[in-house]
Amino acid sequence: MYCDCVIKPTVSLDEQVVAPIEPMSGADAGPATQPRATLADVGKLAGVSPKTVSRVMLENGAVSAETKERVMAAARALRFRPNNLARSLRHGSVTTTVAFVIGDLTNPFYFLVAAGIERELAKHGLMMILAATDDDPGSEARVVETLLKQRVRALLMVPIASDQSYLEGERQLGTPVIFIDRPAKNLVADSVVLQNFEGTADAVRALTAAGHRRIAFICSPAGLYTHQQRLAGYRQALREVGVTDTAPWERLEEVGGPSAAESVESLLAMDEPPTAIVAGNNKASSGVIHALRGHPDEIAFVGFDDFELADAAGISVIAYDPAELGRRAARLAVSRLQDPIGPPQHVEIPTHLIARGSGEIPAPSVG
Amino acid sequence: MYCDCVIKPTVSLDEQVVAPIEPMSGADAGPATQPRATLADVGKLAGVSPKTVSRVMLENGAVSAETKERVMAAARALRFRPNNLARSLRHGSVTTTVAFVIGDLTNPFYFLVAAGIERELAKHGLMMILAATDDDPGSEARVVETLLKQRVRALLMVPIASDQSYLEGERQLGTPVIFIDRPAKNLVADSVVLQNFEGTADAVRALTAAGHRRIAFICSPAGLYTHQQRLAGYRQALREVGVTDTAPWERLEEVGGPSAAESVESLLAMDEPPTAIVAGNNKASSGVIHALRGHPDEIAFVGFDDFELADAAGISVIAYDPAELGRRAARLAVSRLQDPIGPPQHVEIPTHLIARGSGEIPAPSVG
DNA sequence: TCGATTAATGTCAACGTTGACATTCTCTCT
DNA sequence: AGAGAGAATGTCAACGTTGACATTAATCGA
Repeated sequence: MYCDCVIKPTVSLDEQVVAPIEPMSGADAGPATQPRATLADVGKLAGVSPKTVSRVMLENGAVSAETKERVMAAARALRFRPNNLARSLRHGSVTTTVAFVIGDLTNPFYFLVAAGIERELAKHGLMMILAATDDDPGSEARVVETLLKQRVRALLMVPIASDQSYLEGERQLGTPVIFIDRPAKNLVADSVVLQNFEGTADAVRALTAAGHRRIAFICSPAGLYTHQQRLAGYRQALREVGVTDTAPWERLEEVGGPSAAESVESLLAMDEPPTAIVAGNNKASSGVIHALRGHPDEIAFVGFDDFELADAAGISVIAYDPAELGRRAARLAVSRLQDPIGPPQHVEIPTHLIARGSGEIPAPSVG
Repeated sequence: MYCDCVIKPTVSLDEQVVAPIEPMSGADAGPATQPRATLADVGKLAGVSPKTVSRVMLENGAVSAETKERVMAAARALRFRPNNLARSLRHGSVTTTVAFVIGDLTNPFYFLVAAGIERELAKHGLMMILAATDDDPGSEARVVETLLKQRVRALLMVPIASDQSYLEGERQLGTPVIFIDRPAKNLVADSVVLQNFEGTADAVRALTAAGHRRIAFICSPAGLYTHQQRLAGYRQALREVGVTDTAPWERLEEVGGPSAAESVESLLAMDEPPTAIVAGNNKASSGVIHALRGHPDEIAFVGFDDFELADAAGISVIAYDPAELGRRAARLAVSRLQDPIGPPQHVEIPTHLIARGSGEIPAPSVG
């Protein structure tokens, strides 16, 4: 996930200390930028009123062909470009931008979600503002506030703070707020999440069908909504085959606690070690795979979330399309813009098991 | 790069055909959204003029403690949120948004660049709008135009079209335009690129130092500025040891032509096959690695661009920090905002060789 | 031929904010 | 006590655009 490059301190650009730009101060924007041509400027040059120029630009009202030609020539000459800020303001501050708020921008998962959002929004003439909270729950509300001041048309976000009730007012004002990957806390709102429960349950069911009963679940770290759902799916599938006490096989790690690899060691050291392991997230998968290197073909394994080279390594996973998460969220936002009423929607993106071998290792037959 | 998931057609949200939203039409925005409180509304409630409320919000002008309290209470009661559109308009349409235009949003490389940009911009109170052209050169100018209508403060872009002269006017108007990864064509502008030439040259120098002389260069596809630079670096390093005719070892593939793997086969089938191979991009690396599987430890290999698991596979690469590309571009944009004058800057982000084994295979000693 | 329709254009105000400037009032200093 | 300084607040206009409405001229149907 991180680049291990060590960048040489060679720089071609002077390491100048750049003073922070005060939003909107205008005064410290350095040397004045050239003034841009306005409708009035174009109109003056073409010998018509600003309103007529506006008509030409919007291609609505009636304008004679000759006037139109003259106006367009003037606009070209002055390099006129309509000012969408003024447009938006005139129309009650209705913009064409939608915000997507993420915790960690360097997580490729969110990037794919963002890609899905961007494409879907583009279909409707909307643009995406990408904002990050750097995984700092405290900054979430601040970042969101800044975006709302920009009058973003809708808000898509992966919640990171422990409370989103501060968005209640905005929602009532009619701004679509869509939560991605995890539902909001203390707020009734739309959300688009994965089939976490079903995905994990299906994986475990495949394992139980292959005879496994001692199946472990490792999540590192665990705590997010997604992890809880996946854990619940794991428990449910085991309950279906009569295994009710899953506690001994659960390894829900906290930040700073034992690693996934260490958990595997402790599991294998049990009197009756598990015959299969399910990982609740990518990081756990990575740890398990490393730890299982010394035990090839002994323990079945399925991870949640596909990863590069999982194919080559023959690792079975519960997979899904991250971009679909974004697409659906964006689509939901758009439909809310057109029709704000109606109960909160809760969309689930399908997950499915990809069998590549590691999850198909049968349980050792009990002699 | 692509998820191979097959998404089940299960949907929880009705597949409604969503009519495209006409930018700013306002009329089709569906049911009217609640009107938002303005400075005037707050002022009325607090018994002061809008201007005084403005003073409280901006924390500039002098306001008595008692009035301030009253105003803040009123603002809270009305859920007032300053309108940045109006602010920007008032200040000559100076916004706090910067655009980053990419061709392919799903390319993780650009995502890391975007992450670098976002972080750097955030330091200066600027937000990032992410826009994609879907690798369609024809749409580049259109996308840029839309962004400029939004009055983005600066424009960062990975050029994809064959001509960027259409930005000349905007540059003269004072908008910083920074090109990333590749310089602009037909336009004098700032750019932030990798040390493509030096990076490849260093890699080849390491190989020649290890005795290699028959070194191949594969790029798939080849054509971009970056590829040309890398090819030039390769040639230069070989020239330094007296090898001037590199043509037989160069495999610059076109889209639809032979794959990198096929090129490797053809190279190995030569009378005097190469003893080392350098890949000019990620895709070529992938092909070479596959093709070399049958020839372990025979041919030295170095790829341009690090990739996941290259470490585990012992592949030597020319690496760099993609986020740094974004950071420097953003920093350059910010410095341009403060001081627009000065000649175009051309920043080069350092690359460096990471030795992991594949590139350190010595040349077979000529008996 | 005349009122009625339509085309082509213009005028005005308002979207929400804030800089420039004006006003009022209270101190402070001599 | 009067002049001057400063604090606290207000008025006005403008940023660029466009909807609502007004105006004028040209076209049409009976």
